Amino acid sequence: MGTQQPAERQLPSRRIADDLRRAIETGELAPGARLPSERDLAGRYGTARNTAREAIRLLADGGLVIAEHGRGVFVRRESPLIRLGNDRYSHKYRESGLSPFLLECAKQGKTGRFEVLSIEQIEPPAEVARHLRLSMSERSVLVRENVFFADADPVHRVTTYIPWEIAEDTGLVNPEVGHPYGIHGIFEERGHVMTRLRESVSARMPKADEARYLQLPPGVPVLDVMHISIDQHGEPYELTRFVMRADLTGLLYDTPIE
Amino acid sequence: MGTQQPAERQLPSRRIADDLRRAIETGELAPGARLPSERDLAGRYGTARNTAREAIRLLADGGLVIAEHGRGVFVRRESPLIRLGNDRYSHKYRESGLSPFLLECAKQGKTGRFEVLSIEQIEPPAEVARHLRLSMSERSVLVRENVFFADADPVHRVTTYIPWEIAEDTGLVNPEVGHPYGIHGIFEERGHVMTRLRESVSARMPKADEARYLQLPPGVPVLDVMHISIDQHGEPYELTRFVMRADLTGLLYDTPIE
DNA sequence: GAGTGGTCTAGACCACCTA
DNA sequence: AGGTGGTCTAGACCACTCC
Repeated sequence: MGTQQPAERQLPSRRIADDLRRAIETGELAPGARLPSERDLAGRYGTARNTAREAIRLLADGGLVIAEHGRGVFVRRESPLIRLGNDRYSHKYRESGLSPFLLECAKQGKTGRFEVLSIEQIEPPAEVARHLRLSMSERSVLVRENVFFADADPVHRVTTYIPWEIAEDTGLVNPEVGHPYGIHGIFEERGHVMTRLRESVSARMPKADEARYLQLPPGVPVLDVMHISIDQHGEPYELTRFVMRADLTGLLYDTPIE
Repeated sequence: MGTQQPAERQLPSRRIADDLRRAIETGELAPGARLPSERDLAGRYGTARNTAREAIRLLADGGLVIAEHGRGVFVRRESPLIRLGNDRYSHKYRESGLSPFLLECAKQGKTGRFEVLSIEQIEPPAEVARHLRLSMSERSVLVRENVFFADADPVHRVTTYIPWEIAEDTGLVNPEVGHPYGIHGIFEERGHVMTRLRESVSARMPKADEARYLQLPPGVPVLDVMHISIDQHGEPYELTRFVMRADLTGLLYDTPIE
């Protein structure tokens, strides 16, 4: 009839995926809705089940849907992100007595909590030593490994490196940091006031152990943030690596141009 | 013999994937090396080809390897990231005559370049209007859509929204912004000097069209950055959305604590 | 043309969830 | 028990690359 030339022969798996994607984008399949089962789709489109399965995989890879074993495949709900802002370290929140993460959670109506996985004294990786400007003779750091939760969800895996010279004889070696303002209160008592922060941000797919710790569904990347605290003398005194699940958390920077 | 109890019955696909992952991590399979073919793996492990294929998919999803049609599957090489720092807007680089992106590329020994995809006058999305504090009567913006390249690779898809009131009668409506310091030089002539920036950062898997523009291999997430420029009066005057491929680029913030 | 990855078929069994 | 996703088999044809 018209000038329209179908020409574009679609792969069956792409066709099914596109149809589903359209249904999701138009709202026909609302967030949380269940998709037709793989067997159902295969029947409707006259394909093998594996082909319908491949279609769903295409959507799951993009994070659009999430499969739950024995239950079905569901359109993913968007959770509002918890945004960690550079503001979280601001001295004006000092009196709140909350550590930066708990502060951000509270601001955003979530209940924050953290679990200490381990606390060790080790020789730091070369990269950490370089950023903390540790000389060969001072290569000893306290490492605290935490998982941060927002409500029930684990959202960050957090590794903090503190030069041993600063950490020794403080509460930092104990799991319970009973200090208002969290560990930063302790740093201040030791004479290090945070006056700058330097954070480098990357994104990538999680490693196997990160996926476990963070209970990450497939198709969700992580933000990988290396945070360095700089004191009033321009000296770095603490380095923290955040691995954050990107479907629940983000970052926010509000800074002057110098 | 010993106390070792295999007990853990491994799925064949996981076993193949784990073996390959180990070979990659130990360096036995160096970056750039070719993996055994799917048919080869299937033969060695006595599985169907689809099972070997599934194993490779597990690695590709994590971004560890990259399949090339007709050639083979290769261990991904790590490219050093180009880090966009907040520093890139610093006035001290003004004389260089380079726009922020070209500046960062130059700093890192890459050749930067950009292509203009489109320039239009439109009514902005509600979110953009809100962040630019546009009243109902001023809801008109100039939108410039660009792709940034570092050497040969497209690395950022960049969408800039400028209130029409600021953009009209400037070089901004032309594809060639022949102004030193790029578009920010033009903003300064119109009386807007960047004194703060606000950037919110998320990571996610790319949408289909983003994957096309950025020629993204599967398993590579994007950084999604919303940048807002704030002038000397505290007024936002420009909003740019960066969609950055996360395997080649990252961010860097160095800011004072207030 | 030979070898590679990309896709598909038509079955099968398992693990998990709901009832 | 019946339905769901998770995995696997043993084939097949196609599209792409290299020689």
